[in-house]
Amino acid sequence: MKIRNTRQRQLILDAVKSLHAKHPTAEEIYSHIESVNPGIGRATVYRNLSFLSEAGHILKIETPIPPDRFDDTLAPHYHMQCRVCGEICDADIEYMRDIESRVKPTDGFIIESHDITFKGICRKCHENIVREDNAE
Amino acid sequence: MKIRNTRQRQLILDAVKSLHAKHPTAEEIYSHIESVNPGIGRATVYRNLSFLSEAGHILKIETPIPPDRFDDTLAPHYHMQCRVCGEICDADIEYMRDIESRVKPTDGFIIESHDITFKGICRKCHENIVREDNAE
DNA sequence: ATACATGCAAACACTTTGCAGCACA
DNA sequence: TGTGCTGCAAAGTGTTTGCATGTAT
Repeated sequence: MKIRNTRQRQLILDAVKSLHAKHPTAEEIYSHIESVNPGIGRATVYRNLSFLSEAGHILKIETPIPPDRFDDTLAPHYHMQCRVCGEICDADIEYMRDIESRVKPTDGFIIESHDITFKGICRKCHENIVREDNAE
Repeated sequence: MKIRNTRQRQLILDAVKSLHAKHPTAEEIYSHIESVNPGIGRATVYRNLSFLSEAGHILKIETPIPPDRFDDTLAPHYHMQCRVCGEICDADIEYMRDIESRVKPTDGFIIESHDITFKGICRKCHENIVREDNAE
């Protein structure tokens, strides 16, 4: 199993990096590439996103509201997700290295990692709701 | 909008309560009811699970690995999910009431709640992996 | 009586897979 | 020059929706 550096794989890694702030979905990555590079297949994007996250080159973020999103920031950190639009952004809070060891052993479950997701509403969606309420 | 107490709605709430320890998926709730009460529709189960969780009678747990699961424990608490079988169980750790206020304000995002998911491997799946490794 | 709820099937959103041809090492 | 990778389409999984009918109040 010799790994190859295909043009597509590189394009996908570049796209995740350049869409960094967006925490892009697979579809966003696909259409970002497709606009400049028509002909790439969606399956190739999905396959490579899995490959790259399993290889530790990018991070797959499994959020409460699908679809999954991808991040090129490898340092562990937490996210906030808007319950209206589903957009996510980084949460400005220190990473809790000790929290896993504070869980009391249960049924032989071995903890390997943890995620914290703050749920709420982003400024844009909040403004829209206020606007709609005033319109009534 | 007058809410009705249908037989199906009651069956679904009862099923969530009786499958409590399993943290059942919609499909598990459906087949639990269907085995005793053939004819119930899947859509009815999905619709009522949404309804009941929005009304605050049950809790919808959005886990990293789908499908969603449901819980009749209303007190906020955290979960552990096995990366192999996807089963979830409660994490024995105190609920952190102050954590949301420790996130520094970012872009006007309003935090309303938070979730912590511990990811790892359950005893059963861990034993299976050890067994497979020995078989090689 | 009436309008909310149901059951069915189809649609939907997201992701994975099978396969023939392609291209990187 | 072989085999890992691609693009396409189809299938798979989980959930929602449209609609005619049923039923709780």
